[in-house]
Amino acid sequence: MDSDELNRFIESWGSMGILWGINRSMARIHAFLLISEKPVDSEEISTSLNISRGNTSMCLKELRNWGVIQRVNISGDRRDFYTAEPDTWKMLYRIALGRKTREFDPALHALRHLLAETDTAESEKVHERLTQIEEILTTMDHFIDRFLENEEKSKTILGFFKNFAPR
Amino acid sequence: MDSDELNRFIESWGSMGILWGINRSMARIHAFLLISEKPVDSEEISTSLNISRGNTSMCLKELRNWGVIQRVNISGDRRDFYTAEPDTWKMLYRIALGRKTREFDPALHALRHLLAETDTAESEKVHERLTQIEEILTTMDHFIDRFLENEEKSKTILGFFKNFAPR
DNA sequence: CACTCCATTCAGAAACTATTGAAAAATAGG
DNA sequence: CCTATTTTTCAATAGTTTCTGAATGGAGTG
Repeated sequence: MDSDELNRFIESWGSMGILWGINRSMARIHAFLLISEKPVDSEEISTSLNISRGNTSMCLKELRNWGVIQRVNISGDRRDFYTAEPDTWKMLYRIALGRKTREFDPALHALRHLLAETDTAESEKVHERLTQIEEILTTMDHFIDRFLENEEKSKTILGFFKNFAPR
Repeated sequence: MDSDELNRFIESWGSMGILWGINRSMARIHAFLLISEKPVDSEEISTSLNISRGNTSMCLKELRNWGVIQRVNISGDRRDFYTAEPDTWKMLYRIALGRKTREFDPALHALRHLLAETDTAESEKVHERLTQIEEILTTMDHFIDRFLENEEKSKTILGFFKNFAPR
């Protein structure tokens, strides 16, 4: 494995973190764990990625909260070791669930409240526009819910997605 | 239309902006245009939302670049007026396209490079994990591409999404 | 219980992003 | 081509997030 490629992967995973709402250091650490064969300890992470011990510890804690990494014990060793969640699906829906709860849901709620209060007659155009957005967001909402329901369902959805892959 | 509800909508649309990678002011202005019956000028936006003229101007420019708002002329009036893109779908895929290009694509590229360089024998476990992620991201990539292709296709996909709505 | 080793916390520093407001540029009318 | 009005730019500032490293805590060991 070429170390340039490894670094490129770590860094671009770091940038993609924004998409999931995870900061750069967290995402880099996550990438590092993804490409580590064996569980690694915080010292190794810290020196390999040039992130201070303190920050490393905080990021690891956060990543554990997200459920995308696991802490493992190696008998005869006092240190804590970490490894990436082996179930990629589980990892992805934990990330998706977090974003949905924090950002998507409140906006959809506010939009519904607003629609409930809005008089159609008062402004036909605005009402229609908002209704359209509400419809789209609601549909996405159900879609994401299904995705999050459980592993089996998600696998179905992956198959589903695949209908759109180029023949 | 209740003004509390309007504000709640504006503010929560502002928070949801992070999801699209649009900053708070931009998203608030966008929300304001969404709920405005007639085109509004920058003065009105600025005073209604308490955003300086300068910042308002920059946000409007950005929003135009994103293609989610339009500038309109009102004859006999020197000022520029703005209105939200009336086609909600167009609006959504412009936003999605931006994020995909900026964050998703580079990460997928790096992952593929890495996989190409990785020897399966060297680390079975890592290789499998990365392959799994690559597969998922690729599928998502195609899915998003289809979504972005054109309006017709998107409408089909909306119907598709709906299969997952509760009966 | 004293020592060692590692993990965690947290206040301040650094880096980054968003916002302002004054100045400059553009536009239209006379 | 001058004036009035609106838009845009940009340097300075405010605000926010992330990161560091020293201090603190805690767990195992002799």
